[in-house]
Amino acid sequence: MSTSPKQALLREYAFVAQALAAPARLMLLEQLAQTEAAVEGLARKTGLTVANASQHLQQLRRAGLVTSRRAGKAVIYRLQDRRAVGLMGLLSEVAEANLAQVTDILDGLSGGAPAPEPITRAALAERLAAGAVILLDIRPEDEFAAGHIPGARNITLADLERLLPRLDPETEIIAYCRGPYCIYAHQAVARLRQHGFKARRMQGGLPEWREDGRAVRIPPSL
Amino acid sequence: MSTSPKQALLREYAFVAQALAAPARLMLLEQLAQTEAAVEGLARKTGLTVANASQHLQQLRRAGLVTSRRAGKAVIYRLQDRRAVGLMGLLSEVAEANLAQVTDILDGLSGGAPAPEPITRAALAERLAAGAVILLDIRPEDEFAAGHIPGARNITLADLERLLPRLDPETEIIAYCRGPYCIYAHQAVARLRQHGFKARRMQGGLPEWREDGRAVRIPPSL
DNA sequence: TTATCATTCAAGCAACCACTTGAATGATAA
DNA sequence: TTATCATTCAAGTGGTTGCTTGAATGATAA
Repeated sequence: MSTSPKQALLREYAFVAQALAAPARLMLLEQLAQTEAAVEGLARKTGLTVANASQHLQQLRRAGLVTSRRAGKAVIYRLQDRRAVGLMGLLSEVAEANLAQVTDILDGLSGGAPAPEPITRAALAERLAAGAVILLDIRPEDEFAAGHIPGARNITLADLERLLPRLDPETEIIAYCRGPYCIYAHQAVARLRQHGFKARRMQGGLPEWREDGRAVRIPPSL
Repeated sequence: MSTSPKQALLREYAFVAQALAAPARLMLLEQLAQTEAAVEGLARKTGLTVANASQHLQQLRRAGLVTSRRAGKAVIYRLQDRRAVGLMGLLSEVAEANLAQVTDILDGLSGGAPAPEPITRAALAERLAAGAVILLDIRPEDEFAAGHIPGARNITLADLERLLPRLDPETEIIAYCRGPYCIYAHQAVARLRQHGFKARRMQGGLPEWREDGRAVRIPPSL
């Protein structure tokens, strides 16, 4: 070979980073961190064309972050490496800690009022065991159905207003969604607090909870 | 703004990943993980032209991974975010676990014979406390002088042969270098084992040791 | 001031990337 | 077999990236 082993290694490592270096692929990874899925479904969720999604997914596969298998006519993709969740989380942490743009956007989501610190997953687990908390899963129904934190109630942002009258204003409400790239929980918390509820986000999302080794409820499909 | 907050966030996260997506920048980060340094020194170590290194460093700075300050005529760059070390490590782990090319290259470094599993840093710390191990730092002298594991002996690959007669063949030898992208320790272990010594690598390198919160010796400069 | 040195900037070029479009493949069902 | 459906491939386009070269900046020392 004409290049040194060191250069060859660095090229490979950079190749993995390259796979993470496009918004479209981060979105796909976020979806795949919820549950495995076929190309068409991923394309619909992410707003990409099918051909484009397919190409991005192949790039993720070449980087070793994702695998695929055939199921009839469909090809099902899923995360290949659990570390992908860690990588995605670190990316967002670095960005939030060091890029002013990011803190601006996140502040904007809270609608003026400062958002409270998110609760750690460990602390949430304790509170859940004590029954001292309302847990809301702010994701689309199908993702909730594919797995959620036991005891969570599924509600989309659009339907949140309708739920308000039935929530106890004295009990703390915790919201979570897909993970560090998902803004639903931020928005839900902002709205809940506008209405006087005690609401906070959970740190991370379902993939991080699962990665902790905590229980995930998968309801029987009918 | 014409784009949704979600898209804007993803663009920023992808921007951080983009910063990691070039071999040249990974090399610069590896160097900066050893110790802060000026542009010219970094350019020399990495083999980049000064202008090129400067541009890459600015890109790392825009991504929040690195900061700089002026010191006289020179501009000193250093890691801004400790999580950068974690990101670099995860990248290499994912690559090693999932890319056949990478395992091929690493196997090649061991020169035929299979390399033993590296020792964890925790285990090494115990062994060091017990004095039951020889620790070799396989980095250039200046990097050793900027900080190293207490008790380590500095030896470059080129000088390793000369050291062999003075090493005890019964005591286990542990080698480390810059971190997951550095191949010196791999090569040193391969040579030592060819000569019949009991040698293994330490997992990670000095930056990871430091990140663990373990003691780093910085000898007084003369 | 002027000269020197380290770094950064600006322009230019080849290589690469994301996305689109339309055709090709591969599996299933009629 | 043929028709259908999900996915992948192939080619083309505009925009971006990495590197080079040579000039410009900014700090120091004579």
